[in-house]
Amino acid sequence: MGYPMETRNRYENLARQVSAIGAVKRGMARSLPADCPSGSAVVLALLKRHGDMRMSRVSELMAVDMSVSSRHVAHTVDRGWVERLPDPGDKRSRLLRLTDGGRDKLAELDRRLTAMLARNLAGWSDDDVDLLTTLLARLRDSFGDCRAHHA
Amino acid sequence: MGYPMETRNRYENLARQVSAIGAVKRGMARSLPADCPSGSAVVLALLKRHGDMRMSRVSELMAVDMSVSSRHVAHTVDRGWVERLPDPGDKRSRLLRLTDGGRDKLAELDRRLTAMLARNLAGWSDDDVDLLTTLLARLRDSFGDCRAHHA
DNA sequence: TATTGTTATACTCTATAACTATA
DNA sequence: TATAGTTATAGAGTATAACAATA
Repeated sequence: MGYPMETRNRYENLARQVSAIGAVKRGMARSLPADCPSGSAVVLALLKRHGDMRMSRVSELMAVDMSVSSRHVAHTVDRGWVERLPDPGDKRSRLLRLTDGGRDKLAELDRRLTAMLARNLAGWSDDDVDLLTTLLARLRDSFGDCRAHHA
Repeated sequence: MGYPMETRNRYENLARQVSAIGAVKRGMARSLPADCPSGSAVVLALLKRHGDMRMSRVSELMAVDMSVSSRHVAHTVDRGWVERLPDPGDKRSRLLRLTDGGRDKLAELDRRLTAMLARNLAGWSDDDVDLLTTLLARLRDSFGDCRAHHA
């Protein structure tokens, strides 16, 4: 290809680290209670952060197909953490809202997550944590919605 | 808990970005050819980078259970990308080695990956890519082998 | 006709447990 | 007995396609 070796190595290194971050994700997932898989945890966090929303927005924010978000949301509804309200503007859709039970569950997740990260990030400065967070957000942004490239 | 809100928010933000990086990983996986799932691609890259190794080392480097790495390696062996050589020091084990076909396949993966990242990282400076790579490596290191905490 | 959402199906990745062979 | 590796099984996450209801 027309790319210099230096560039190829740089990209390869980044790809390797992104790929390997799965181990960290699995570590975080282990801090979750047995009745709350990570997909459900993400749904709860999104509703707390962004407020009520429709299914299509959940799938957009999670960057997954709506068939996937639909399953995750169904799990949270089954456990009483989320309720489906009528969408005044569109009868095909419903508004998803965090329940009080959902807020309680989310508080529990937060406690567990904080304790786990405090253990593992002991050697990190606040600035470094923030820097990594910023760069990850930017990376995700640069990739946009990768699913779009396919459709 | 005893953690100030500022810390909890900092950790929560990091966790959200780490969790969301799955979308980037899936985007990278889409650049792979149909006969090479990402697990196989990682195996090939590890053997190229570190040279011949045993199964236990693959599982260690991938930070997964050996039952998992065993399946990934089996896939690459089935396709002729990796061969199993006798381990002179231990008859229970075998040495895994990249074949010429494996190197060819890896070169193809590299071309696809480089092209994909060049498209998506157009706005990034080399230094920022390197910085993110370094921080990700450090994060993974800080978590150590998360599976160890469980056993 | 097009869009919102759900469900059925299939594939990938992972972990646990049971098992074989060797140390 | 303990360790290296494989395989069976099960669970979570995801995508595609077919479908229902509404716009």
